[in-house]
Amino acid sequence: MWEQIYAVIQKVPAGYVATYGQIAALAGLPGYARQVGYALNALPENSLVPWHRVVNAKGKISIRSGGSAADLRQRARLEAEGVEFDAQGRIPLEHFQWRPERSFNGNPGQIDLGSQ
DNA sequence: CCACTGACGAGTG
DNA sequence: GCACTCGCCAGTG
Repeated sequence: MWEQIYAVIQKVPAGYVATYGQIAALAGLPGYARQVGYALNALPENSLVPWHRVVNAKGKISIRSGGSAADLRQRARLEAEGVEFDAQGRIPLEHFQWRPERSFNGNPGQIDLGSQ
């Protein structure tokens, strides 16, 4: 089951992020947002899954371990991939949320920075 | 088997 | 926009 979730997450291109609900829906598991989080929680740190590209609906890193190395690492990785955070520590989903329809060919296209 | 918990989300006040 | 509640399903004790 988680494999389906992991598969979707691995489809998220660098420089973009997806929400838990979005991942669940794309995995064919609508309403399983919590399970997605649960699945990521169970992921080993050395996993090949880009779990750092998954944030909650507010565009915020949801790790409850707040302040722990985990969320800092996630943010650092995202910034390294070109994702920006606002002063509130959130990601402007308007500009960085992954749009499968738009990247149907597996090519996400260019990130429209400068729009903000 | 029952109850509680959890990297969440949508709805309501 | 923020705080609170209910619903979600799987794991764990």
